[in-house]
Amino acid sequence: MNKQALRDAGISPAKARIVAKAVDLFHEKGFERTTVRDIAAATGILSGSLFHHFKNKQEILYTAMAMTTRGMGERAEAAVAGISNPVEQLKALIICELSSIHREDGHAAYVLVDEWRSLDEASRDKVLALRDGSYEKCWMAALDGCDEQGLLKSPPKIARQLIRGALAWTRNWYRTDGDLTLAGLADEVTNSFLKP
Amino acid sequence: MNKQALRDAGISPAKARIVAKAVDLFHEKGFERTTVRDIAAATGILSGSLFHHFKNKQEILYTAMAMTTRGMGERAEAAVAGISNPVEQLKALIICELSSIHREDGHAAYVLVDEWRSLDEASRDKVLALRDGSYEKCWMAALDGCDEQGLLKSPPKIARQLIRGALAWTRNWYRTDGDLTLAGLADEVTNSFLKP
DNA sequence: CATAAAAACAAGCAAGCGCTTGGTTGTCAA
DNA sequence: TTGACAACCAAGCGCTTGCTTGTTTTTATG
Repeated sequence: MNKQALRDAGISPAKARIVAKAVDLFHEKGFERTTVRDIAAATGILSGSLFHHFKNKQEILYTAMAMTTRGMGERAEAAVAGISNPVEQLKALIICELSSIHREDGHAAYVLVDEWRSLDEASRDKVLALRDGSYEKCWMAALDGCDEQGLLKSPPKIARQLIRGALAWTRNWYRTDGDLTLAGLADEVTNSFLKP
Repeated sequence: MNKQALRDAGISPAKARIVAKAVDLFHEKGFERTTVRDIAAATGILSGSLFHHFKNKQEILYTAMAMTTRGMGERAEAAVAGISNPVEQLKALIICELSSIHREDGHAAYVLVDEWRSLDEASRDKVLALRDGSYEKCWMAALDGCDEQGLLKSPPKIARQLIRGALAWTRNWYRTDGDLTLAGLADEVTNSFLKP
């Protein structure tokens, strides 16, 4: 998300700075083990000052997850824009998701997977609605397209979940500085779930 | 793990009872959000009494993860025992892992995936060593066997990680009471990672 | 330069946390 | 019956937590 988009979403530069630091800490130690004093210190302010920007600690997490979700949605839409072949769309989306996890978003995508339990139900629903409205829409369109051409091994919804799991787990083993490139990894995944 | 095996591992019935309740709570709220008072109340004792059985809160988590890892290892070994065809071994292991997640272990397998960060490094290494010694050994044997016959789509190590991710994620969407059976789900996974 | 709003500080409260202590109860072998 | 030990209770200590309050500093605007 660029600066103007952030402003439109009601996120001041100060908020964005705090969230960025918070995300690193959440990734490192988890939401619960990260104290507001940790976040404040990382941002260079005192802990009480955080509550001038956020009404409570959880709102920091919500803001982070909402921002990440928006960003991933925008990038997914950009990735499939202008591609009509659903197989190519799928490939683009796989690379896009891997990039979000291992490159663009730093640790934000990790937090998005790990910290659902720390969000209250209302916030959780808001983030999920955000995700379904753009990111998941792209995925299901591509997968349905592949399925209509008989190229998908599993039903689209099952394929989506299996792929999502395989991709999310890469954060536990894949290293960008190893022998396997991101594109290579994306190929392995694509080949697994599409018919030859 | 049966009662005798538990005793051999130094786990009294009281400990096992506490761990079982703790696992449910860890699954529900996470390790950090679960207090020793919660665990004690669920077991029907006072919080201080927990420390007669465990030297601290983290040891409860470690015991849970070690028990689960041992149990999954035993079941994996039993699942492939007597099977020589590596493809059949792989199928058996996939069903085995799905069963651990969705059936036998209640919520223990969830905790095993989610709460690594709450474990200190020494305990983490112990659990990992336990896992590599039996559970992962079974998996790699089966996958290497498939690969030697040219049946695997990806290199064995990559396949293992992709499969693990796909399976672990099922806990976020798969329901045992839905239309898709565990065996059916296992077939979907098998078909994805093996050549036709 | 004056003024108001935004941002940060300084200090600390109330609640909840993991864990300790010292004593009581229950169990069972000798 | 007695002694020994494990299991548990009752009480609370010391510390950390998220958050509040009242004040001061910084920044932006006319």
